[in-house]
Amino acid sequence: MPLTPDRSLIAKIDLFSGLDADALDDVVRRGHTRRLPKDMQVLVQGDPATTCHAVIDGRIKISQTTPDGGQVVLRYLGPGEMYGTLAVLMGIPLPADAIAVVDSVEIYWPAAAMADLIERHPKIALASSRLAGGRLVDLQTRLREVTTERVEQRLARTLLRMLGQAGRRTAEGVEIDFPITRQELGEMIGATLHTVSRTLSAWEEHGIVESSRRRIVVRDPDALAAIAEEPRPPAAAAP
Amino acid sequence: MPLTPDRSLIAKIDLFSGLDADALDDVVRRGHTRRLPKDMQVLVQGDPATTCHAVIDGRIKISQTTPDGGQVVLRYLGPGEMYGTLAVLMGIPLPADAIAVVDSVEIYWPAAAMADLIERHPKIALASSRLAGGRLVDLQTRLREVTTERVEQRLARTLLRMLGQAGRRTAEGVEIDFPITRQELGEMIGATLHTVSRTLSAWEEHGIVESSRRRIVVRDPDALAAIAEEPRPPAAAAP
DNA sequence: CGCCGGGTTGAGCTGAGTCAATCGACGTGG
DNA sequence: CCACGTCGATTGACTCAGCTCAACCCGGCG
Repeated sequence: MPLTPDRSLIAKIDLFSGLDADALDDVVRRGHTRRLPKDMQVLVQGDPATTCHAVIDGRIKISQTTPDGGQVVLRYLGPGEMYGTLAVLMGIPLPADAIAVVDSVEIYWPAAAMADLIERHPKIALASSRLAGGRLVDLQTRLREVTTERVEQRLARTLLRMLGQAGRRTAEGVEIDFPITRQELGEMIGATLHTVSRTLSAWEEHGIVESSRRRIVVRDPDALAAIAEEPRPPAAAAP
Repeated sequence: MPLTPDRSLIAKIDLFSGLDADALDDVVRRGHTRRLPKDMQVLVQGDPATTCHAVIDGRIKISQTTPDGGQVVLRYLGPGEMYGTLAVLMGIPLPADAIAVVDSVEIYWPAAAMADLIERHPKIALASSRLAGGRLVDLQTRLREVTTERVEQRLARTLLRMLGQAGRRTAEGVEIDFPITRQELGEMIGATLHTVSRTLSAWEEHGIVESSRRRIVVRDPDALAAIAEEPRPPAAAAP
């Protein structure tokens, strides 16, 4: 993994989509690339937002810590996704922590550089609006899910989503290509690691998934989709 | 309530804060004011976003309908608050319904007019970023609450919040100045009307609130605050 | 080779949901 | 002005999803 990324990577970042080659060069020139060792905490919730980050390689976990020590995992980011950016553009303190879950590489821009870039390439401002809009819709969706759906459905939906953005085809099925614990899965859906473990075990019985330490392979995505859509009560069986 | 609002009202709208008198006149000139009868549905979830709205007087409910008919209430808006706006600026379909819960008055701007205004008064674009940022933080907070707190705490928090933005002092305490049902309260916090009813009844026993049909008076906000902060289990009493 | 982080699983417990019946306050039309 | 219908609220009885508590297992890693 070279530390000097070419334009092709940057062009895929949604915030910079639609920029021409010169503009992209400009963007790359103002950014700093660096390695993030596994477990490194990149951003701290509550700190002032001074840098915009984009993942080049690896995986970053965005999570919130509650006043009483609980954790809520908001999302996992892969190559091409940005973080810390909206807080910078909106002038608010960082709303969450960011931690590398595997060795990763990122590129980041100081707030001032980003401000310059936006001034020179106004398309970026537009893109950031769309970015914020998408995030808003995502959060509303999750809020709705968490208040109206059962744990099993939320877990199914979450796994499917993760397959979409971090799925790697293997002989066995589709594998989530970064390590994740039951605990973290629980924090994503608002459940305990126990319930997650039980649910995964049950699914494993039915051959829907296959899992081991920090590793999950989905064998039957369709079955998961069916579970996600399942209506209220699974209905009682005949006696 | 006159149908031609003066600048003083508009100046209080966060999206237009910081504009000078001329700019405000410009804003008012491009807007259309109208009455909204109680129960009128102003915006429909999923429709394209073509108008920006600001409440002048009254109260608007923003809610989402789930695929299977459930409702999630996102927020209640009072005078000076905007809705539909971010969807317009971000070019996304309306993410929620908007309904007048009492007879209300609003001012609205067609998307094109708003685009003009932003071009002539770039401060508006900045303010909209802050607006979106605030909304993002709110949603994250609610997501965290709904996954980590119990119904009683969420209800307490929600009532306190509503007091802040719609509380009216009375002899008995602070009253929520618009009608709201147990059902709607439930939809705000992700609970059933039954649980809400039981909780309110219990609080009424303790003299914390007083409630009747579609009406809620908080007698002891401090007690609510205490409940909202309460840690995990209230702990068993000594035998 | 012993420890520790992660996972599994059983046995309760309980917060909150479901089902169901009843009640009271409005509003409305005869 | 009163009778009725409707909408919201209350309350009891029961159920159950998911949590807590707890014991135990397993496989790396130092």
